[in-house]
Amino acid sequence: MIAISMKSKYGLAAALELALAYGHQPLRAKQIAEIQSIPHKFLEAVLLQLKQGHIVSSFRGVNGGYQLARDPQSITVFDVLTVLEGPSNIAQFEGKSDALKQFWIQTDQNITNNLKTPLSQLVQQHLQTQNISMYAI
Amino acid sequence: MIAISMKSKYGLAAALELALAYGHQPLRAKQIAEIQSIPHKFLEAVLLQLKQGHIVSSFRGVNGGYQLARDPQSITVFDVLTVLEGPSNIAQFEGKSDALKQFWIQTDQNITNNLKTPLSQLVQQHLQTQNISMYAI
DNA sequence: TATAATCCCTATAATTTTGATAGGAGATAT
DNA sequence: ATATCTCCTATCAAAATTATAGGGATTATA
Repeated sequence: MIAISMKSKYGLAAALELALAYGHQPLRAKQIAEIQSIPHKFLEAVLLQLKQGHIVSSFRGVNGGYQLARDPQSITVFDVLTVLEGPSNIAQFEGKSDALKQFWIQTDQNITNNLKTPLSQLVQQHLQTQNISMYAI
Repeated sequence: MIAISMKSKYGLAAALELALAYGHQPLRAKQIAEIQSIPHKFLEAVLLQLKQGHIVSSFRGVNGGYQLARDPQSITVFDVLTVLEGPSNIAQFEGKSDALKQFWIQTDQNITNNLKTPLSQLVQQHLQTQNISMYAI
């Protein structure tokens, strides 16, 4: 009914992985792909888009890889999804009824607010449920 | 990013129209199509699906048309969208991170709750902003 | 009972989106 | 040099989206 694409799910999973590694060595696409079970080449395309959207930064060469472009507190799920999918079409409604238009606008707002969750919060929840991190210390 | 199909938008518009006409003569597909600017044949398909999902009932023949299958209070936007699009895929997430899974589940719940708005509420809001109804009296 | 109006159902189709693969150019640490 | 990465483009199959078309079944009414 309201669908989320694999691209978005992969993209957010990668972003979370990079948030966990924030402040450490860059992560290689292949690493992330293996950890999160994402097709490697597909993930590369997603990461490229995230780079162009200034969500991540990258380094080429032997010790290359990807890092979050800035602090996990300052990047939200909404930011990631917007870069990957463009703006929501929910509120774009051409019709006669103002009530309907209003309803779709409110729905859109509601969803948007929910997605304004910062990556840092996902990191916290991840660490709480895992209470172990690859990147501890 | 999170998209709503034309089918859903048309379907909800039609459902609202039928909710406004609840307790009166059936509405013909062509009437609804004209009022809401929906391609007639497309709308027929949508209404057929809504009928099979027991959201509307229909009458053939010269004075035929469509009616809401039951009270507008007992039909929600969620019901309409579920019939048209099937269940949400947001919470279906195969990945390593429980935190992510949890996030998508919560997002799904949040959206679902928002969509549990009954048609009667849309009718009220419509009448408030229009303060005129075709079906007054 | 003929007729017009309406729903019912299936087929078709153009376009776009989705989800993915492939190959090689460019950069870099060692 | 070489191995290892990212970067970028091309390609592609399958599915979904957004319709259109035509005719059968049903019904009110003249």
